[in-house]
Amino acid sequence: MREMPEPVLEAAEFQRRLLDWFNRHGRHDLPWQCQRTPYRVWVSEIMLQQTQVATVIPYFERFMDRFPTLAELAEASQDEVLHLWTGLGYYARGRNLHKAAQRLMAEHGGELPVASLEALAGLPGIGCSTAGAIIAQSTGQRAVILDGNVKRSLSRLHAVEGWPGRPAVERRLWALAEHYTPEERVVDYTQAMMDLGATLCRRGTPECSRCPFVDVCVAHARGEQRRFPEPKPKKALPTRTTLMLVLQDSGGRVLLEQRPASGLWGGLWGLPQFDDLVALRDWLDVHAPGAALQPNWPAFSHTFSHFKLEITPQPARVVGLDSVGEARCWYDPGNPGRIGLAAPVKSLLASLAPFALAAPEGP
DNA sequence: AACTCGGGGAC
DNA sequence: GTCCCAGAGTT
Repeated sequence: MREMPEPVLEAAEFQRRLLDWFNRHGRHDLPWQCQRTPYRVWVSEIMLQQTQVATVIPYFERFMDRFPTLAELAEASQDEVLHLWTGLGYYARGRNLHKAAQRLMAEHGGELPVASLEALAGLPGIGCSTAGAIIAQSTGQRAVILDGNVKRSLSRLHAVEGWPGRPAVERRLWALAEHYTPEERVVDYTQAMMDLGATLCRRGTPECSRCPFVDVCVAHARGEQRRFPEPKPKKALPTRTTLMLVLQDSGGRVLLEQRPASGLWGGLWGLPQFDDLVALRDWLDVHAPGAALQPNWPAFSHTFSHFKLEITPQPARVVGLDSVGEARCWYDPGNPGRIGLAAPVKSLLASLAPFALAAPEGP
């Protein structure tokens, strides 16, 4: 407990101020705040990992429309789950959600174990903070959360030095979060902490004048709100290059391959990728003999958090190739199927959909 | 403790 | 262009 910075307020006073602010200025009409079942809260919390609310909302609506219950999610194919995840990123979340749903049906009677933090956090895709959020939001039982919003607010309030990704810093923030979390009104308290960080104590331009803690905030007193939390130490992004084969048959359909189950774009469908033209030609010799290469299209780049990928689309034509082998399919860009696609692939296919027989300008 | 895993919003 | 977001899993 000596790890905990000095609290700026007693817990009861902190809660009173926060909840009073939340009553007047909090968000009360997010899609997962109605019919607050453990299942809906769970799905929302998974989608909201490292993803902003405005981005999540349409995905959440489509997901709930297609999978209204845990049982229906468990019975679906992974392809269909990933299809609804296309564009949301971090696809392991979708795979883990699906896997957890099947495990819950088989081993937990089709219910989330919301009475146990440990049982919840033992499910794939659910860590400490998400487990706490699910319990707090769906049962009202006391549970502590520490997401990006809470980290930002608490690190400013107490001027906690160091990048929150460092375990030592994260431990101090957990201790503070633990200290302030109440026994009562946990649903509102939890939502209020996230709303405070998302709407007031924002990363770029915090609105300190409207903050219920402006008078006790250490960072504000020093005029250093912007310095907290400390940014992640950065390093140069490596650049990788790849060729993406856009092999079309006489009907304009495009050959897709399903990617390995784990790793980048795991389980999604994509274009065959190659390091260089030699490897691409070798592959064509084996899998699509007689295919005719066309001039490549302009390269474009796609930036990930840890590297930049420069993609050169390499179009080719083939006729009379019906059997394409395991984990491959012919995809009609004008009539998309319900499968998961990597974002740049989806963009590339969309750009050629209306002009299946013409070379597009690029995505 | 460091690395992997996405896409988009905000600036 | 940069930064980072309702983090978790793997090494």
